[in-house]
Amino acid sequence: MRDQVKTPYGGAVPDTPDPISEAHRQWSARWPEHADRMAAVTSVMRAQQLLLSRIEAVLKPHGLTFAAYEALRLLAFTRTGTMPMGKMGTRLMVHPASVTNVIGRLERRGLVGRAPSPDDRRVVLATITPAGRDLAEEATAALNDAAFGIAALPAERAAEITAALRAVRISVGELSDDQ
Amino acid sequence: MRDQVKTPYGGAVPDTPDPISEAHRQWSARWPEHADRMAAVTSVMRAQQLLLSRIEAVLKPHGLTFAAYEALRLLAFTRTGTMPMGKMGTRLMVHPASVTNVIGRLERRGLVGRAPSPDDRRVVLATITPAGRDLAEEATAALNDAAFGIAALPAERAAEITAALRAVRISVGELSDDQ
DNA sequence: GGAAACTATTTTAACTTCCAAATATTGGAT
DNA sequence: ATCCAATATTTGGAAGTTAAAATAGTTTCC
Repeated sequence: MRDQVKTPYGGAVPDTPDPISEAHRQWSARWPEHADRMAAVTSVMRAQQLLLSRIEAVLKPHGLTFAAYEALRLLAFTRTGTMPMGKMGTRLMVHPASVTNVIGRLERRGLVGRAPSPDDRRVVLATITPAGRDLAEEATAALNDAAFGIAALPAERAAEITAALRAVRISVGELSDDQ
Repeated sequence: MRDQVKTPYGGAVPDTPDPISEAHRQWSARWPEHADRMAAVTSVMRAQQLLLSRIEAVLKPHGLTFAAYEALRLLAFTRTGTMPMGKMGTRLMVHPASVTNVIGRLERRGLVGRAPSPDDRRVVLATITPAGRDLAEEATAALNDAAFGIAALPAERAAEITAALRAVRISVGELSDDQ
């Protein structure tokens, strides 16, 4: 038996040839002026689902979810291995409660430590442990080896995606036009 | 005070100019051959988060989450307004358990009915009610009015995104090259 | 110095997702 | 006829998300 990847559900296969083209066609029939945006949004949703499921499949053997990996990597990338919880939320662009949550789980596994800041006692500092660093290293290598689930996608195509989606981030106001 | 949109959390604003460019730079320093794919994946994740939060904000006044809306719309688009649970899962590309869940909630609100299939008693058929149809109609109009949260994005840019992401779906094997 | 306003984090509660296991039912092979 | 494998759905549990409220600590400004 080949090493058949256990696809998490993102791997579900639709029953029509291309559900997105099909949806676009249906939408065009009634609201032609919105069909392209609808298709773009649907494409993003589907791509995210596919990519996330592949990435989680790579991380799973290391005992990490994507959210956990991101938190760990963020800490591993800082010089001191320490960062205030709040700042982690901003960097990762997630809700503060989610940070509390992930760090809690990482802490229980001894991958991260937690301590009040000496400067401002409202602040809690998360610190990566040596074990956490090792795991982050390991997981990052795995993701690189797997080329983030899109080994078959040429780098130029990847760059096109980043460029095309920058337009979304601009239109939504996350980015200004000139970055 | 300006009418400051109450952004759901997807609206969180990062503290660096462009986190994705920055991550790309960091990655390039160590694993140059993977930086473009990493950035593409991160872009998709972030775009999804932004779009989902905008769409959910539009749907919220109608009492629907995106998942619920999709299920309702799927039923509304069929001729008979009826579909087996399993097929809904395939079409929506979500886990069967998620279908059970969403339909359960829609059922409790009287937007959908549920009945065992006369042909195969393993099968459960979900059927949209008149109230469900009305709501689907209403919500769809709202999404169109809001241009799916990307009114500011020109239709051509939207089409580029769909095209660029098709490459992902092909590379992952969801689509063959010629569709 | 103290009240009021603001900031950082956590808790709680409601949802959503997925996986894995349990339950039914069907249909094919002996 | 019956057993077994496949199929359809549900249940239970872990993880993640958000909004809103609670807690604690800092700052600002009279």
